[in-house]
Amino acid sequence: MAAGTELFARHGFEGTRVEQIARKARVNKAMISYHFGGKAGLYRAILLSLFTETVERIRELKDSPEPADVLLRTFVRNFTELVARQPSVPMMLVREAISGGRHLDREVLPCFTAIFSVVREIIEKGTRDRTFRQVDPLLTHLSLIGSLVFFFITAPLRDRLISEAHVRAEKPEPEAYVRHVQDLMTRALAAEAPPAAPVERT
Amino acid sequence: MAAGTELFARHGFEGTRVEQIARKARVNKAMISYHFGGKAGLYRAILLSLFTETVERIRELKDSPEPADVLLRTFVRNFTELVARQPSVPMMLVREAISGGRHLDREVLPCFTAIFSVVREIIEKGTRDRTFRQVDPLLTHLSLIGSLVFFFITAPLRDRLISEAHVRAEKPEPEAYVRHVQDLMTRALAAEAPPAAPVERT
DNA sequence: GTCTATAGGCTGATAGAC
DNA sequence: GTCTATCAGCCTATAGAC
Repeated sequence: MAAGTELFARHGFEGTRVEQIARKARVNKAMISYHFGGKAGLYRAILLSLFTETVERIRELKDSPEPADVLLRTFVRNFTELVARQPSVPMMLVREAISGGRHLDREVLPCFTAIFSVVREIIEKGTRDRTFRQVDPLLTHLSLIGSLVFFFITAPLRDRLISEAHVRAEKPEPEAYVRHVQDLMTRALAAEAPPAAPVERT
Repeated sequence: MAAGTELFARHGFEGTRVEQIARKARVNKAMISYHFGGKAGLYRAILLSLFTETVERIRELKDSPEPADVLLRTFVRNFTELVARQPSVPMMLVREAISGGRHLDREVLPCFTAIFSVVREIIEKGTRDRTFRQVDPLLTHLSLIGSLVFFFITAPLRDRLISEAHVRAEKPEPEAYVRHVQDLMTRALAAEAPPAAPVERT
């Protein structure tokens, strides 16, 4: 599964050969059919395992009593650490998103809404107690996750552009990006004026 | 080429059949080999055409005398309008990025750096004249483009999630997203204090 | 459970007529 | 330039021995 994860993420479902996976995992080609019911079966198993695990970790934030701005910073850090350890997650996520989720069934689909749900609750908590200004939770979710995901899915290309000297820059570290996005979102969502003079909305 | 663009974007290079493209374009399968030198040739031609055209439009901003914050807002609008009209651009861009630019040669690669170059100049202009706070141009570029691109590449999946009622929300309009990201970035990059008390850096 | 050998299907490319 | 017919290669899945 580890071998398949990496190859599927990198080359996509159709771009990956079963024999390639078998070789990398040092198992026999036929074993994949035997244990997972074929290439598609392995792919589904990987998707399910990857996404449910990710969502589990993200969900830990759900019942935290921390204020919204702290929660948001923690979310950025946790999400980043998660995908930094498993870059295949954002890659497969994006591949599935582009193709409209062709390989996503009733088991995996909820994972996507689950992540949105976590972000939405943080945003709504923040707007409720005036820590954040009024923003659309879905649009904010998209721009936040988009920023984070894009950093990791473009890593392979960035490496190539930098090493081939097309762009003169240093490989940015995930740690630096965490702080960047944390600051970005904190400032972007900060309530307009200090909460001293809130606009009452009975 | 239009047919190929759509199919390659949606299903990837390996996931697309030459016959599929031919049928969609209502031409003969053999014609693709004849005119483009095969499937890979068509793919390259599409990539080149798509990205050079996009970069051309983006570059128009390069020599504008507008202040940085206005430029940034204009960039967000122009970029969004561009990809809203051609959703295949971000999809293929992301596909290539994930796979490390396997199909990108010396002709197309500069397009990627060109876009960064435009954003970087806007950011640097802003930090220079204290319109923006001090931020890393590359990280800012990644979070900005990431936000914009993610919105469009996830459109197919979002449509499915919403129509299958997994998530109760309305399909967000590109226009609304433009304003959202404009506000986000404007606030996120705004100089800390009003430029009255700048930190001199002789 | 594991492996080898093979079948069966599909795909991209092209030879050659028009 | 366009089309039809066909080929050669590759890939997944599986039958069957161990």
